[in-house]
Amino acid sequence: MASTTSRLRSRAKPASADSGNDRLDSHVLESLVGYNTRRAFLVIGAVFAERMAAYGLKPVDFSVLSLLAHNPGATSRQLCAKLDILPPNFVNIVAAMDRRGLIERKPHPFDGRAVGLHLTPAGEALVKEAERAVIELEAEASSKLSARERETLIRLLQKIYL
Amino acid sequence: MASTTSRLRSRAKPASADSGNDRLDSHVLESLVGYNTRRAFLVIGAVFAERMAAYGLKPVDFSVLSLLAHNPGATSRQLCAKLDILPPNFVNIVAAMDRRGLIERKPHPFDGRAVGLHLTPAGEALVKEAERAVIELEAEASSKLSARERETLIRLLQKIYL
DNA sequence: TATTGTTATACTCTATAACTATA
DNA sequence: TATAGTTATAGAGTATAACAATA
Repeated sequence: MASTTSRLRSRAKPASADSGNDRLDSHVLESLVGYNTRRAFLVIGAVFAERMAAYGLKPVDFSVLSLLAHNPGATSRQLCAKLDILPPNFVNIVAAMDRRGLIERKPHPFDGRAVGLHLTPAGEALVKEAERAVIELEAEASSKLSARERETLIRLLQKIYL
Repeated sequence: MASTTSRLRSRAKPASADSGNDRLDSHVLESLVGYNTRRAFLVIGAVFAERMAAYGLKPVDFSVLSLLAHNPGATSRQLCAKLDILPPNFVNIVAAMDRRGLIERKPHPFDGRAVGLHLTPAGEALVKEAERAVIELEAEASSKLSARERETLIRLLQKIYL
């Protein structure tokens, strides 16, 4: 999701034979939860990428850090299950945050195969800032919704995936 | 999104030192529109992939076909703008559906650079079936929502991206 | 000079198979 | 025999630069 942001809403001059850029009838698509959910996610994802680049965090990085902040010692297996990430794809994510000094791996208390993941002090500090930034960015991205509408939206989305 | 489906809800026997697979505290993530939107999309996307494989249609293919059904002669440029697809990435999508005999390219009435995209009779037939299938699959994927809740959900999502 | 469609390309994301060490 | 973590790798998805034909 590199520069998705720059592609949104390009209101240029009505050049040539483009008989109405977005004057296409899309009533079927717009009646679908899947289509609308994806479109909304793309917008929020673009705002996220734009704002969180300052912290060097992609959505998955933020999710892992936030989860570790509230579940110290969680294992890769647990985080993968929670976030629907395949273990092989999780290895580099953890390794990168380890190299950045945000997390560290400690032996699991009673399972020699597993590794407990913990935030370092630097990780703790970053996740505090990051959570504030995300909450702020979310408020802006959903600024057309009232507080009550936003709660309703989240509740309805959770009825689909929970 | 190949076999995302198979990874959902794997209720196996509680094996070893996994002290609670999904017993992780994720209250911060679950309070975010971005996180919930993505999770809901993943579920619906998995159902879509599972059901629409029979028609050989991915979400983007269906979107293009549905758009062409209601906007015959639309150009690649218009479809790219509507669906937020980059033109280079659209070339193969159109070419594949052309090879399948679902669409055909006709010269644009008054712009020699552009190409009008049209459904073939086979494309028309497929999109009719596909739209029925998607509407059915959507109803099941959002079966925990009442008709009114589903409308509300779509309305709120559109307030974010429209 | 700008736009449509295109090629080539690269980077990210997601997926499977198979290995190791532990259980 | 099964699980946690890992390696290697392949396939989508998504991005940019640059070109030809047309406006």
